Amino acid sequence: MSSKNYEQLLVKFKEILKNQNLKYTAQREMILKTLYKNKKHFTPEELQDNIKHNYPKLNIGIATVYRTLNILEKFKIVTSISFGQSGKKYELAIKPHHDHLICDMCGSIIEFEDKDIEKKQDEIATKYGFLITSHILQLHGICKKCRNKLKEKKIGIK
Amino acid sequence: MSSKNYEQLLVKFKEILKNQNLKYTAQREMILKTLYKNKKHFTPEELQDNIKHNYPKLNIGIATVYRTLNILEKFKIVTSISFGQSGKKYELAIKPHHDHLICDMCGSIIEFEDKDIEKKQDEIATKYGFLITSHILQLHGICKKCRNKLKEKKIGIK
DNA sequence: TTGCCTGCAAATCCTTTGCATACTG
DNA sequence: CAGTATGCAAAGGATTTGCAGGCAA
Repeated sequence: MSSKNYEQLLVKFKEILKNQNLKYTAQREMILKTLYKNKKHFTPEELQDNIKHNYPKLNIGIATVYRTLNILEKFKIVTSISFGQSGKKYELAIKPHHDHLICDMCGSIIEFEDKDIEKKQDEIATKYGFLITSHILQLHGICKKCRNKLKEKKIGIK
Repeated sequence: MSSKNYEQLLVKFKEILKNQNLKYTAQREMILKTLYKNKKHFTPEELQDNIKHNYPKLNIGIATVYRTLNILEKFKIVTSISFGQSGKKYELAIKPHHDHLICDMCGSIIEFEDKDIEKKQDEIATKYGFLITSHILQLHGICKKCRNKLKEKKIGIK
């Protein structure tokens, strides 16, 4: 059940905070909860907007969002991807590792994972004596929806 | 012969400029030439420093470097990779497509290419009805040199 | 000569930091 | 209570933009 999963996640977060002499605050919980509930990629600004909208009583500054995301990323509770000029986007790291198809027309992100590619990557690293700690694989292009839109335009429906 | 290749590249660049009603200037040529001669990844600042050093008479501003790189990237003469906070690095796109091993300790970049991975990527795109226009594959970690340095430290040579 | 280019400096964008106050443990 | 965390505003770093003079076509 998903509320159970959230509880587990929260416990983990609290433990990390305790171990690091950091404090458990309402702002930090709302950031974690928002990432959990929405299961999507957020820019820091989007996160702040979302929290301001859903919890108007909780005053939350952008600096706090950045500070909290940095903690969450450091302890691998979230991961980030960055592309183009548009800064970083964050998501919860509770999903198994996966890569991204990114539509350059509408900005939508599709996730996928592929064991064969991962295996190949390890082979390449070994060849160069390189120790991989993480990887980024982004396939850029145009998603199905946008391709259809383009087709419609070309056919010229009146 | 490599000077011939550079000539070809230059002709291509001039053609693009002409077609776009852009002008051929000394600054633009030096940027292209520097990228060509050094065959490595440059940040805009490194490019500017390199040009200032090698052509001290040519006053070149950082804005011009950025503007020129944006043109070159738009017309696929250069490609960029971005990682971490540290901004973008640019290289000429005349090499066959390749991916990058990036050392997070020393920042060095190793290039590689792998046909099997590329094939897999196409399969994934097909599955999602996605049209790939480009991709980014970065393997992050620690390079051989840095791993050796770490080992020395641990052994504790006096 | 026209209009794009340039360097410079100012302006932006995104992210981090300093500070006084507020809150957690 | 001590020590963090917070919001705010200021500071930073990277990139872009506005402008007046300079240069390519």
